Amino acid sequence: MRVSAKADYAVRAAAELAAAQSEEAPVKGERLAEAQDIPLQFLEHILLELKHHGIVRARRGAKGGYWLARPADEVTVAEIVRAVEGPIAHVQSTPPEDIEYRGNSKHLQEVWIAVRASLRTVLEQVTLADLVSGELPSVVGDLASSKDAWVAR
Amino acid sequence: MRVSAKADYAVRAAAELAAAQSEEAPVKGERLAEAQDIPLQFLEHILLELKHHGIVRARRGAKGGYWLARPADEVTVAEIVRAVEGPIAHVQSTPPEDIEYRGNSKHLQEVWIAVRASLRTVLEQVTLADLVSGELPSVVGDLASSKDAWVAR
DNA sequence: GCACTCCTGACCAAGAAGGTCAGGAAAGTC
DNA sequence: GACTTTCCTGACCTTCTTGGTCAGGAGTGC
Repeated sequence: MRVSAKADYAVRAAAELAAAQSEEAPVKGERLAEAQDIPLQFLEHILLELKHHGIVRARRGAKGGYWLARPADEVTVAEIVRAVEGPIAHVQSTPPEDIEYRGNSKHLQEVWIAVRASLRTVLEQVTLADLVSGELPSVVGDLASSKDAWVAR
Repeated sequence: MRVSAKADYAVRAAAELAAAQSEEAPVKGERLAEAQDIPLQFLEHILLELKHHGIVRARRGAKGGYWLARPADEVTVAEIVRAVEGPIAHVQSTPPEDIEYRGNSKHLQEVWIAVRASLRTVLEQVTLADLVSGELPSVVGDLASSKDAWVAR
């Protein structure tokens, strides 16, 4: 139940790309790496994965760089996380709807399904445009603005 | 963002203990392992961790076994997951409230906080008693009963 | 032709995941 | 007191993941 460095890096780099979208020119990997303090070579691998998933595009050579394949308000955080981490909320590497529980844990499946659903309501709501502007969807903003949400447990 | 075998096993074993709570006698590890089809020796390690976290108790020898340290309706799934997996929704192994984001990813922190909060609303609501009876709290039941929640993505 | 930048695969160290094995230490029974 | 039962503990093991680095190849623009 943790978020990997890779996913964190990927979203941060994508946020930079979203903010640069108005510039109408590709952004170099190096600039992304510096802006977000991410190891360059590792970041390039991540950007490649995002490219393979059709989230970013790239051009090589002088004046080359990366840019978002779609407008920033059409790319969700969920997409990016899935691109680099794979499916969200799998249990023992299999999707919760495929697991068969027996005996007294029969209803555990519904719990894991609910877990996945709740993750989706957050991750699929927030777009890169929301992230950059800071105007998060109300569902997400409400969750994050509760005092209780900020305390460790 | 996945659930480990260990966490899944731990909750399932705890559910069996919850169901056996009325019996007023300890349950052998072997019986738990068989009921939920979990490798016995691995399960014993897990039960030991649960014991160290004060969730179960145990007695050795003939007539020995495991039982819940508290009533089943006072033990949440969140507690069990934390006992075996550690803190929920950490990013790069640090709690989201401690991370400093810069540039265009400044608001990513709120997103991860919201992710954690949404996980908590599910995992901290469901008790072992709910799990065994199948009567999940309405918030959780609603999430799990949506058709959409059951499709892969 | 040359500089620039992405693209790709190989590699690597450390740690986690998912177990197994062997023995020790209580608790109950005869 | 011996014996069985069951938990307790640490050591070990294999495979995969995480979080990178390195070296070179391949487009692109001037």
